[in-house]
Amino acid sequence: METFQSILGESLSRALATAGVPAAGEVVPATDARFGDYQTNAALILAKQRGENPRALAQEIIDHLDVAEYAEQPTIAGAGFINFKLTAVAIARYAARLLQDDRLGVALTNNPRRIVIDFGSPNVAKPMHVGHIRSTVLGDALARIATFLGHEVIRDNHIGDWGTQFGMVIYGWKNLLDRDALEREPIAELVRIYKTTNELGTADPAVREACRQELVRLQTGDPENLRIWNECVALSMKEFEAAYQVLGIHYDIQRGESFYNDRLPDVVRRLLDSGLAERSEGAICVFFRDIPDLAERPCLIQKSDGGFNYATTDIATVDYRIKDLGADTVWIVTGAPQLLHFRQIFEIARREGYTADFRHITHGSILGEDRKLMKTRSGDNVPLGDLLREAVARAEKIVDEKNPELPPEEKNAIALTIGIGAVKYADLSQYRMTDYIFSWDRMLSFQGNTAPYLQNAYVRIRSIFRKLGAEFTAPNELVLTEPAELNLAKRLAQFAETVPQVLNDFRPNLLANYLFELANAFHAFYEACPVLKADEPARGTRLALSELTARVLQRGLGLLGIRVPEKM
RNA sequence: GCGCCCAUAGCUCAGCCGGAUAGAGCAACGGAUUUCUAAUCCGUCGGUCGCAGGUUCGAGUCCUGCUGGGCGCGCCA
Repeated sequence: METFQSILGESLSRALATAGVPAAGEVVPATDARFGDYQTNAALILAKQRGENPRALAQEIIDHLDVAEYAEQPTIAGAGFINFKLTAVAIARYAARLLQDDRLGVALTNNPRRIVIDFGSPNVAKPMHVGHIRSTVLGDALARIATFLGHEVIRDNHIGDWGTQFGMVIYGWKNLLDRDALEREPIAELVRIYKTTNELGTADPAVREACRQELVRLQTGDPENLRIWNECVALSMKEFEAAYQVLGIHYDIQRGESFYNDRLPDVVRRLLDSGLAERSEGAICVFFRDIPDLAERPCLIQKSDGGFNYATTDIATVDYRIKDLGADTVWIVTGAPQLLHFRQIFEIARREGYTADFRHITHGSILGEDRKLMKTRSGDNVPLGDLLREAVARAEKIVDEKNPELPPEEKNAIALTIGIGAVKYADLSQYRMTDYIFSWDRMLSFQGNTAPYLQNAYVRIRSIFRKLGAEFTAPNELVLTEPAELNLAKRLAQFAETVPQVLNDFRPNLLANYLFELANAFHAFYEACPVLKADEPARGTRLALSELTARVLQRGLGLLGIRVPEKM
């Protein structure tokens, strides 16, 4: 389905062509409802280029514009803006078509890509904590949206399952492990032995050396150390899976760092052979002498002791994703601190001749109420499991207050949907680069731009249809008269314009803001326009608008990885 | 020292390619409930868009410099 924006945009292009002026500007949603529904500044741009009077040029464009099927006669305003106001008939016709469209108007991309999305990436032998929320939730939402738009998406969990920390973990395992504790809380025990070993190593060089030896043995394939490592990985994966289960996260593949181990020597050899890498101070580095801000920031791909590091792994990961997985696009969703690293990795890929579209999608941090990185009272990272459990518990308490007569089992399910939805929405409704302050009260409020507010709009609609009793059959024709009806219908039509926009700059918050405005428009409609008590044709029209709103909310929240309850 | 990111209402935040009188929510205040979930809606109050220049018909948005905060910068990942 074409959107009003694209229809008007094409009309504008035709008008410019027939008026004999070059293409310029575009049709965008009006910045203010007072100006109508859509606007273009084409006349302003052309007038500037050609040194002409913008308002006169705008009039000339309008004389060639034919939008009567969709909009009232366009008007000129301000310095030379052309404003479009959709007709009620056109909006009603569009809404009627939306009812027949499973995609709710959202077009498939005409440039489908094969995209590897790397997100989440927790570390083995460490607990998942708040810091993992943003990457996980953001990456998942982008994956859902890209998939819906028709891209081929491969979701990859680049697990941190290799590295120097395993020297300490294995030393701790052999010398400090408490088997009972490992049974009860495996990750906590792994953290304990790691931390204790680290402390011992700080005080005692002999321990440090022993850890180094354990690491070397692991890397050279010692069976005992490999077995311990494998067990750590398995225990951690179990923990990750539990979190993903609660969060509703799915991965297509999980290629941890260790997966690339046997490819690392070739990476270094290849880069040396091609002259991209060179020896420097005992290590092997790639320099970027021709790029001013990277000139003094080489990328180390092999340490002077012969070991490889995460840059080596990430270069091997690029190879794998392009050559083995056949990706033409790679999105890596991690925090902003890794900006320099991925800039280097992408630059190396470019120098090696890769033409794929590499994007490092960064995000800010989650802060506590004190505006510092969110920590527990004792200064540790807040474990993700604890946080998710609290979200559900808080949601359950609210449901209990508002709707005590629901059966307990249903209450639990609703609390899960609301609690997890609130955590995800709090994150996704905000621009990804800004740090945000975590607040239970705000995210679980039913007022404002929150998941519960949106979910409640959906629930109210479901309630209408329960009361309706009979099966709803959409009318062939809608009749929009009330301002609240028109406003809601226009919002519904904008879904198709909003979803693709998210991927321009990886901003799911654009979709979240849209859904908030839709829910707002619905609630206003709900107050102003009785549905079931109305006479035909208003009743059928209002049922249809309600149905569409429910579908857009469900679909839109679904694209953010958030579910909707039937009751709450 | 160099680089990246951020700075918008009392608080939390929108504002993508430069567009019209900078918008929401919360808080505060005032209204609306014989009702399909008031879990909501309507209204009022609230601004030197960090500071100073520049580019132009037009700057929260682009450029330069500064201030403040966060992060990063060869053998951790």
